[in-house]
Amino acid sequence: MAQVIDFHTSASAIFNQGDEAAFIYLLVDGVVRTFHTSPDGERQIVAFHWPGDLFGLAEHGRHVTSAETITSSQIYRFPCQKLERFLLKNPKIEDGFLIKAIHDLRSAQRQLIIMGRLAIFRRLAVFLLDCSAHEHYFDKAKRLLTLPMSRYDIADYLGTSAETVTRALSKLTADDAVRRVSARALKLDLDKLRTLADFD
Amino acid sequence: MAQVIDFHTSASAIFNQGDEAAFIYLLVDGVVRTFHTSPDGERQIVAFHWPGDLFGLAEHGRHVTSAETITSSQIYRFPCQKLERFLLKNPKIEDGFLIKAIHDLRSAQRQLIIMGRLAIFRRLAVFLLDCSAHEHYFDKAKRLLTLPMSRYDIADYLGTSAETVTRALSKLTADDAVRRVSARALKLDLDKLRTLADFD
DNA sequence: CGCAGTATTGAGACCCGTCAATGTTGGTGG
DNA sequence: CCACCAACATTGACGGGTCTCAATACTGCG
Repeated sequence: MAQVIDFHTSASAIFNQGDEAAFIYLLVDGVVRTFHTSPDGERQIVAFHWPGDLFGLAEHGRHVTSAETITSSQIYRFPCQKLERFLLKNPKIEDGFLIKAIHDLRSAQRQLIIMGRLAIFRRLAVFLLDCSAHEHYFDKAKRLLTLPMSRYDIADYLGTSAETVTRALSKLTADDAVRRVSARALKLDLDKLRTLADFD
Repeated sequence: MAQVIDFHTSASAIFNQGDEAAFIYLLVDGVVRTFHTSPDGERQIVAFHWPGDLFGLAEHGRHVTSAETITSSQIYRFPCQKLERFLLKNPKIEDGFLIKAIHDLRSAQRQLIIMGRLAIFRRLAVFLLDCSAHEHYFDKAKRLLTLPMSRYDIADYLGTSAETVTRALSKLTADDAVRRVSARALKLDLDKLRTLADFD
């Protein structure tokens, strides 16, 4: 029922804003961004997806966002109609989708709280903590985070500019919450970050 | 199965952030705000709920937001456990909840796009258009919107301050997109607002 | 009538977006 | 293996939008 797709390059389009939604996607390996593009060309990244994440839930049968790989990725996709029939015969499974939808809803609402009220350096602290939850990109022993995405991606996710992300990172460094090993490799002090991020 | 609750005063608490989620709520009449409060006291309104809206979906059995009436309101509430048992026996109905969750998810993501990328006066234009979708508060013939919420509520929803909301409203007025009949009564030029708001 | 909550307006400071210049990095081909 | 190049990242300077504080209206209700 599922098809496997491999993307060996980054910035590959998975689906585009406005497309008819024919599939639901399960990310097996890699990192994906889903984003919205305004008529004036502004890009807002709505979510980053990590291994194990399901994405591509549509509205009225159409995608409201585009999705692209950030790293090389392996993805399963399931045809929507077949999935729907399958779900109707196995209503129990739909629970999973309800749970998933509710989980995504929480993520979006949480992001709203963050974007609405927090100074940029605190948004960045939250973001780094979120990234550190993904084993494959965070070495717990060394407390070393390897960012798969660029400053521009982070900026378009946090609702700011790449320059401001860099400056916010400088501030976190000054506060000893982060040490810059390289641009994409950061040593984190989780406790300090949590203190800075704290919003609930 | 459902209980009916009437709130005759505004700013009445329906449930609080951190509460165990015992009910799901259906707003029959009135307007409700759900919001998150940070340790530093900052308030982010996550959504306004209008007649017909379902709200109070919880995470891990607890409410992540508080809910309060904005106007006097009539609300139905359904005990969660009973609801759950009921849904399991009538899986078809759960579709409704999945649809609802997905709809809320879209609202939150849409709000994210707005908060991330739009200047305040454009956020306000989007907000006024959203309000004008609710018949009970918008007289289509007269194009007259009656806002049930304060500038502070709008500010905490759009991620800004009450003063800035007022100033953004002045700008919309200068652009002839809005005419201020009174503080809470606005005559809208929907076409001009849509031009200003346009983001997809 | 008076009060409390709400709304508006002004002034100053500061954060952050933009533009521009420079530094860094990883990949490619000679 | 190295030179080169194109992204990416960082830093600085500047201007504008918005937050905060403060003062002043406005409004509905007891």
